[in-house]
Amino acid sequence: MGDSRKAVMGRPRGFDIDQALERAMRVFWARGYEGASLAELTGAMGITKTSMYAAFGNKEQLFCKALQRYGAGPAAYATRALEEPTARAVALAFLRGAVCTTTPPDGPSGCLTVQGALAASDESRAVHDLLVDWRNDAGVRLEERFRRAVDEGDLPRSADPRRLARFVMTMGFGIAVQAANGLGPAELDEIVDTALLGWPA
Amino acid sequence: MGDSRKAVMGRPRGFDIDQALERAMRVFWARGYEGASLAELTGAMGITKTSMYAAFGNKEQLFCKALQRYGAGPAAYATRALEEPTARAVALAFLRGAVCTTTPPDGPSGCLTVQGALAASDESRAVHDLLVDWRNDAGVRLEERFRRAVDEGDLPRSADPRRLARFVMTMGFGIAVQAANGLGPAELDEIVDTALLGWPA
DNA sequence: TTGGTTCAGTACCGATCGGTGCAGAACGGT
DNA sequence: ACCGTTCTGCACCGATCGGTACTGAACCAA
Repeated sequence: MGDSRKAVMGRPRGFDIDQALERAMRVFWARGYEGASLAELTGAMGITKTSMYAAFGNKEQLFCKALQRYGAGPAAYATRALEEPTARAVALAFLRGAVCTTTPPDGPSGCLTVQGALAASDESRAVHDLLVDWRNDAGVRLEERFRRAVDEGDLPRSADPRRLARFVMTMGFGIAVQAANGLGPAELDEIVDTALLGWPA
Repeated sequence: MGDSRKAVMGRPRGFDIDQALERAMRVFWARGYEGASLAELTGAMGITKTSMYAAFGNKEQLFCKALQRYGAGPAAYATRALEEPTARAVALAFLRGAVCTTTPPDGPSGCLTVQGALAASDESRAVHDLLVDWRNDAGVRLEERFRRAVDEGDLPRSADPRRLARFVMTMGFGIAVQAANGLGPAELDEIVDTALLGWPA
């Protein structure tokens, strides 16, 4: 009843919906939410506006789907990093992952969640808020991981997990801006090393 | 000949051009370049589109003027910080200034040069490039200051001025994103302290 | 073959985008 | 008083914005 085994009725879709979403994600990544026009999006997706609306609903929902795909794909490093054995290794993996994702050889520089809608006009406030939550969630997960590290004795009792998480997130955001500004992975990795010099023993 | 003593001929301007520019700057600050529409800009400036075009040329030149005002006003901390006696004091003043400017009690959160146009569509590439240069210039000035610090023995010979400058800039950009994300000055100051824990002796 | 259902393409919607043409108002110089 | 100059306000420009109505085309079940 209403599950996903909907019988394939009617005319079949004439394009690969996954590939279309991937391409839309890259356009949003490069242009931001407001900067990506329907014309450019559908052009890159290789479909017409009508097909896009039928498949995704509207521009906002398309962005939402693209954001989910971003989280599961290019930004998966943020989740993987949490599995590192020590807090320092988590921070290092997180930031190295950020560098890697924001400086891809074949894609747009920077981070979709930062380029997406840092500043936005009123009509796209929904997307703006969505991205604020997304970015905050990443920080909260880091904070919880660091809190566990304190419990496990991996971090000294004097360490403040929330503060450390915010610091790492700040570096991640900064890396995204620097990548958009033209810095390459080698230079950004140097910055990561510098940032972790003061990491609590 | 052709100097600034142009005789005040014709109908006098009916508004304060400085105040209008200030208000335009705040709109760009909050909305970004593309997100700020002519209607919202002129509405905040209290003038009509015609007056705006007569006084500033077009939207791009208005943004350019607003950016100059931003550099001389809210972002003047970046230049003032260079005058601090030690490299560490420079970095601290720079980042504290960034926190202060990106979390004003009466203005938009974040940094105009970051919100302005991280991602942009083709037509506003000129503004995008302008901001890239602006951000890079700030880094170069920090780098030169840190190089001087090495020469003066203020920083150890092993320190890499460019790397330190890039690290501080990265933190500054990250602070701007965190401010736009809702963090307040107290929390951001904590982050600054954390960032400087590893500063070379 | 027929009907129900879904997708694709064209042509179009009202609204808004950045930007202007034009007439008149407000000034200094003569 | 009159002129040249500059600023203002209104109406308007073509282009583009996100989004849709409508006509067929392409499929399945009966």
